Amino acid sequence: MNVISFLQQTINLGPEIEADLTHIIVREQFPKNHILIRPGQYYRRLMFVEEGLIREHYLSMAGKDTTYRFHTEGSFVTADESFTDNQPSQYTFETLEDSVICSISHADFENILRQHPELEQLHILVMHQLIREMKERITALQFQTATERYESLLKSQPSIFQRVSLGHIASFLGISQETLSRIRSKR
Amino acid sequence: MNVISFLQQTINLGPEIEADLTHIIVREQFPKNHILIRPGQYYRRLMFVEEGLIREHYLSMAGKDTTYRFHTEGSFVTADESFTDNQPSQYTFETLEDSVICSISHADFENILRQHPELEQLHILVMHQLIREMKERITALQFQTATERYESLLKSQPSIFQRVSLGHIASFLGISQETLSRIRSKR
DNA sequence: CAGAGTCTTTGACAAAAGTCAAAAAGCAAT
DNA sequence: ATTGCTTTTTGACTTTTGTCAAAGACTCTG
Repeated sequence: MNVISFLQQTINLGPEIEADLTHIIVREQFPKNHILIRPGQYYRRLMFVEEGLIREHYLSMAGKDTTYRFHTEGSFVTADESFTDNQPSQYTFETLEDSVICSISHADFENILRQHPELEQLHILVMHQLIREMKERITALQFQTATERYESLLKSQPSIFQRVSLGHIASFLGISQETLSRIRSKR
Repeated sequence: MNVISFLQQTINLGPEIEADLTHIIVREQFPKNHILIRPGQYYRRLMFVEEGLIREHYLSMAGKDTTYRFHTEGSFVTADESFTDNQPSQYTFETLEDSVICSISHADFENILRQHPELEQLHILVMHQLIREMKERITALQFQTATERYESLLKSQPSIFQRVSLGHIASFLGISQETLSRIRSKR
């Protein structure tokens, strides 16, 4: 699924917008296990995962690697600190599979929104979607047990378990790898 | 701090915007422990806490009451499901202190954004701020211990402890009241 | 200020999750 | 198939957190 058809699903882009977008979008291939963005790096591009899977993770001072989240095909991805605040990214972004990523620069993003204000709707829609997901995630982490969170994930994104190692999934769920392994063995 | 001066801090509202806003803003007083929004209710207004404190919380199926978050003076607040998706709210909003709340309807909000597109900037800024906070919160819940989360809160919002009961703070931190009490006694 | 009600702390115990270390399983490349 | 590497599981033990119950402290009201 490419970005433009993805956007078409939501609002009908006129042919000029489509042409303008095609102009500024850069499409790149990356191999599995490629680091896209490292902590400390400035990366002011809005990405869209056309194929593959990105893991966004965080290194604690103790050196522990914690998955903040996975981004699969059809997701928009930014290094928020960089893209919105022009600060260095705190997180690492790496591909876990061969991936195709489309992206546009922050400047082009601002320009196209200025030229086609209808797109603002879409922008806001994406942010609302994000906020909704984050809110669910917060409440899950706040008052569900590890087992409940595991089962939610199994229901909402079963394919993740075929695609990602359990260590990464465990840290995403906020538990240790061993605990996840034990939860899984009990069924 | 009233809404308009609050907004002035960020961008310079022209006098017409200011007049238009003044027109549509409703200012209300609520006593302590007043329920503003109950689960199941449709509430399509954007609120701004001018004075006081709102607690947003969730009732699990087990009947457990978990604080999703606190909204203090100078915060924008909505029942997201209602305001953005026109669905019934899942959360309860209640004042924990006598509060003054300004609000505008969803329709007025849309209209004023259409009439004064400069405001869109501000709208987006508020969402970015929110997303940043939520991301921090998620990582904290994912890989910090209860004690670390307690200490962050103590650092970032020390006044909360003077204003809110420990039971509510405990559920906000994702721990039981007793655990919070024990963390506190060890220092 | 007495008494009801709420909030907070404490104790004893149970359950959940983390840690460390080692074994087992899986995978890829020779 | 064998070797080396990574991932996953298992076991033994520790730490953290939760639960239940009761006691103490605090607050508000009549």
